[in-house]
Amino acid sequence: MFEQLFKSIREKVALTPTEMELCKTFFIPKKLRKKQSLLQEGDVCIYNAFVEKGILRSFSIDEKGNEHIVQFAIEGWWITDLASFLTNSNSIYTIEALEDSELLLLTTEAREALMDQIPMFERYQRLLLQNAYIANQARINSALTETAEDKYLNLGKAYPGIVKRVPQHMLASYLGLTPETLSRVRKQISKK
Amino acid sequence: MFEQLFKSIREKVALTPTEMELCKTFFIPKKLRKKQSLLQEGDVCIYNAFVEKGILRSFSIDEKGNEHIVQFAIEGWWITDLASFLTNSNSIYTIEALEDSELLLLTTEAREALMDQIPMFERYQRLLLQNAYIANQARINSALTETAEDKYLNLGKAYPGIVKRVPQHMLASYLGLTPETLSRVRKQISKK
DNA sequence: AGAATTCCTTGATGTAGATCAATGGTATTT
DNA sequence: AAATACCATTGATCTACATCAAGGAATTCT
Repeated sequence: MFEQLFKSIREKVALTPTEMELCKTFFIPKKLRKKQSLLQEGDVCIYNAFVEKGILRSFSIDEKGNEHIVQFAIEGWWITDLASFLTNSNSIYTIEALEDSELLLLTTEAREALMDQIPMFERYQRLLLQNAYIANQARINSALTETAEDKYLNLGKAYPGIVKRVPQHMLASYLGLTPETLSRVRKQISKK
Repeated sequence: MFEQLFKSIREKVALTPTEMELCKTFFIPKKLRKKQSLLQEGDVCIYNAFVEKGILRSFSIDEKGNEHIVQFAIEGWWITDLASFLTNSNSIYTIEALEDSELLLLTTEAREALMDQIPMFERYQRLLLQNAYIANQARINSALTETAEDKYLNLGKAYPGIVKRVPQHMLASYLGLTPETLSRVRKQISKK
């Protein structure tokens, strides 16, 4: 149940066995079937979710009803709407399982308590945020500078695990393209 | 010299007077004239910079020679290329002053030492990263969902201080638009 | 196994925003 | 105060990608 989580923590910081046991008590295990959601647009996001197994996406919906994927999360990743989670504001995102998934959930209070009681957990969270910040920065630069083809190719290089597991039209949505455009882009690439 | 920095810290965490004195010793003050740069594309970003006074931008340059602004930073903000700073890799960004500016610089070592010696400084850094993460997430969603007009209007709402101080073609660059398009967008808006 | 979704592809056409080019204005520099 | 960058605007044209529409394959449901 906690394999992926402790693997993730161990990669960044060292916890004592006692701390690890304490840590466990703060998480709420939760299973989600495919297409079930952890957060509905309009609700407050009360959980920070760690993915033990499966894959999730968060997305917003524009006026025309089109979905725009803001994030994917596979095993070993965290997902939440941080803005809503931290300020108790209503979220504009929906978070949904793309496969049957197993999560470990942290409420705001549990997260704060964990960081107060285990300083190394706060460091772990900071290191996660640093990585997320870098990834988002790269994505912004990609959106500003790259063509559709480059975006797709670079996505494959950066996240092959996601490209393999997710339907193509969702990759298109993540990249800010229509499914038709991505289909044509792939055709172009295969010609080379 | 440290007014803005301690204001920023005080907004997030409480430091003792001793800690504040200790803190000061880790920073390197640096003045930059307009158009001077803190980081050149291709170099390693060895500083995390806090802006006491002035305004900076970080940008990348594409194959066609066009600049794409990834971040602005005014008084009270931090700026660096975190990926390069943390991994000592060569940066693809340039960081440059848009006005005469006064900075407080932290090397990687100084930053780590500060976080080790003052746990509340690590918390401060985490809280900064949380805010930056939320801001980047919002920007990604904006790039995926909004029209040119909405992007400009929302930029004005979110960062009026920046819109007032920065030449229009740089706002266009930040939004992923050409200067011509932004000019036309503004004309459209003014008609209403 | 058949029905119903879901997904990908291809073609025809439309459009938001880019590109190219020229002009006048406003700071900065000397 | 002239010279020189820098900057915003406008017009004409172009293009990458979107939209609309339809068909076929694959997956999931009953």
